[in-house]
Amino acid sequence: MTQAAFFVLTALADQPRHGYGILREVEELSGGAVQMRVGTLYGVLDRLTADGLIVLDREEVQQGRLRRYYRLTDEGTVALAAEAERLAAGASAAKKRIAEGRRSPRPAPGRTSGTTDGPLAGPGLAGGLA
Amino acid sequence: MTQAAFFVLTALADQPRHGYGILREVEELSGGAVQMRVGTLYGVLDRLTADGLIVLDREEVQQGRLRRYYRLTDEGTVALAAEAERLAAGASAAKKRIAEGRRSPRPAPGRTSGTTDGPLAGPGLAGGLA
DNA sequence: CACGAATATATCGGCTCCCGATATATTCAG
DNA sequence: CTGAATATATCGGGAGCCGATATATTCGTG
Repeated sequence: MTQAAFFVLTALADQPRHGYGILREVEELSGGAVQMRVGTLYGVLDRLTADGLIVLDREEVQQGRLRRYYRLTDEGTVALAAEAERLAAGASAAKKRIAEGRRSPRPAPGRTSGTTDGPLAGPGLAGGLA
Repeated sequence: MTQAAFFVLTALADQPRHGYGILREVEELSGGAVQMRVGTLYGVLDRLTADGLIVLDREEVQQGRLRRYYRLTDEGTVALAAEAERLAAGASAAKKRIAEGRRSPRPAPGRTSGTTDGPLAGPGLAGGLA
């Protein structure tokens, strides 16, 4: 799941939106940090549709302008939730490790020479994203 | 910041590691979910070095095998922390929206209440791996 | 009325980046 | 000796994002 796809799914999570509306919504929900381009959007839309994560909900013509609304499928909602979990877990792991690195910038002070096999990658790190 | 770069920085956040060690560490810290390939690693390493987010810490020869250790720079630590915040915020926003969409699958069109729910940086992420 | 900005769709070339395959070399287990 | 693990690195293919471009209507400004 690419970042652009994630944001499109997020923008569609609460209600169906049309392409241009997705662009504005992504910018808004990210606080202006993410500015997806039109050239990116339609590729993502096609890919997500092909993957069955979104579908064309309806087409409206408002004031002469075509609006093509997309919405999440059940599969898309599940995929978005799973991706959100992965991102949260990754972010949590990174924060935890930054804190660990600050606590001991240099592991095992005092035995820098002659050490054959330090306990690198020891226990305690496995699956620790609780 | 690409996903691969994020995981490399995360693997290096607590202590310096060499390439192959990063590969194993990324797999371990993600609970086996992320399996970065060697072909990906070295490109990321070069890019992160060029960007000043990591540096070559030292080179060791252990049992005839060269080990090239990399470590985070201060800039790299800052960038990783910032990226972790972004990911957590995005994940939080997605979860919130999924809940909203389930509560009212077709809400009233238009947001007459003024959209006071600000951008990201919502509640702290739980980061649970269900 | 003319003009630019905003709305709204879509396409294309270029560039970055990830993956699979491949290559080299040593150590250890069978 | 053979295979697996460790450890480095490169290359080609393909996926995906961005900037530019195109078309068309509405609205505000001059």
